[in-house]
Amino acid sequence: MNTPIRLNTRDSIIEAAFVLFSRNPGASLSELAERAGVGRATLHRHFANRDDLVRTLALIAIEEMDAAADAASADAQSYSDALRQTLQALIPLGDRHGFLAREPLETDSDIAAEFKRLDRETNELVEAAKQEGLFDSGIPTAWITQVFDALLFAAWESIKLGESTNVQAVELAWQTLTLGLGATKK
Amino acid sequence: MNTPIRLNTRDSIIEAAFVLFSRNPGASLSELAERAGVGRATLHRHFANRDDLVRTLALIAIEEMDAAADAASADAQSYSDALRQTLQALIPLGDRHGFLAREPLETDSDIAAEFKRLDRETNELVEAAKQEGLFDSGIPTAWITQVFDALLFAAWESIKLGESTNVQAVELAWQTLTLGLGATKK
DNA sequence: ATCAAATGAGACATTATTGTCTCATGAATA
DNA sequence: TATTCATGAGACAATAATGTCTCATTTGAT
Repeated sequence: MNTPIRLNTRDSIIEAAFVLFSRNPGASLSELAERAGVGRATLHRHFANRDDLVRTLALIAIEEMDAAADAASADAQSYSDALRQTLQALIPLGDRHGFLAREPLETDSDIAAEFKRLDRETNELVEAAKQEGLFDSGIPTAWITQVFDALLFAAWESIKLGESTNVQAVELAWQTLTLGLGATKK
Repeated sequence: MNTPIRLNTRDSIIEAAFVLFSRNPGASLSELAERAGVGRATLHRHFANRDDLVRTLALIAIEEMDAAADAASADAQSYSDALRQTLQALIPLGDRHGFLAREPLETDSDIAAEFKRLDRETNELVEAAKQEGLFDSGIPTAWITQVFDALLFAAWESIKLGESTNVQAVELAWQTLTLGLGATKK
């Protein structure tokens, strides 16, 4: 096999890390190991440094969000529909989103580039949806994208707090987005 | 005088701390001292612990946001107007908002209580504006409040990135909020 | 059942950060 | 001018987190 080390352990660490670090980026590796149900030594066998870990997590998070967005867009009828499917697909990845938002990653140019690419993709999708008439053409695309991101986060929070179900959160976020920035102003 | 220590130094530290910690909650005190243009020893003269500092900052942030919201609401014509004035008043306090959002403060019950109080005030204002017909009565108040917060953050980011002026950001956020959650659906 | 590989526990050294202290300097005040 | 007080610089100890290592145990595959 390519990686001789058991995948389950690695995945447990990664999953626990997203949960923990998305709430507290400064949490210690001991705490992470504990939450992952893994020894601290094992953690270091999989990730040499804290830097290595954080960097890996960032790339995974970006990759997963990217993949989820692509998959969601694949069978969409329009750019507007693709955007909605993307929203729906990204909300469950709130951990990843939160991790990327909270962890200070500016120093890392590789990651910054990947991050920028992901942002650009969202921007392009938003732009395309805008051209379809989903959004008011007078509203800056950058603002729409920011709101998209902000609503993504709000929806995830809402679900986490038990205020709404996944389906409800998607619906609320979508309504807020499209009515708030929609072409048909009252 | 009450505090024999010069206020300028203390304020420099606090201001630098909001800027720094709102971006990176894990930044070292050395870095903070440097940014504040102050010796590390001086920093410890004003704030015994890191905990003391963070706790103080949190209380200041909450107090300032509270005061700004109250002042903004004071001469408003309606609850809806008060909400808009509040939005406008809170955006410049994005540092404080970001600090409170990023710094892990759950452990501190005092601060958690104050934080909750601030949140409840916003909730009440939103609820009142909802009753005035500003928002669709079918949308949960909790969601509206979350969106309000999210847009506050987005507006601050937008200004920070130089994408829009203060006035433009307020306008965009307000439009997004009221049209997105407004009573008159298309 | 055997063997190789991964793991957990824990000791250990290293490092970064924190917090304390002293002393000399500069600024405000009387 | 003399005095008081805040400050900066830096030495220092204490602490917390990190990273490395060893060894016994467990797990999975053959």
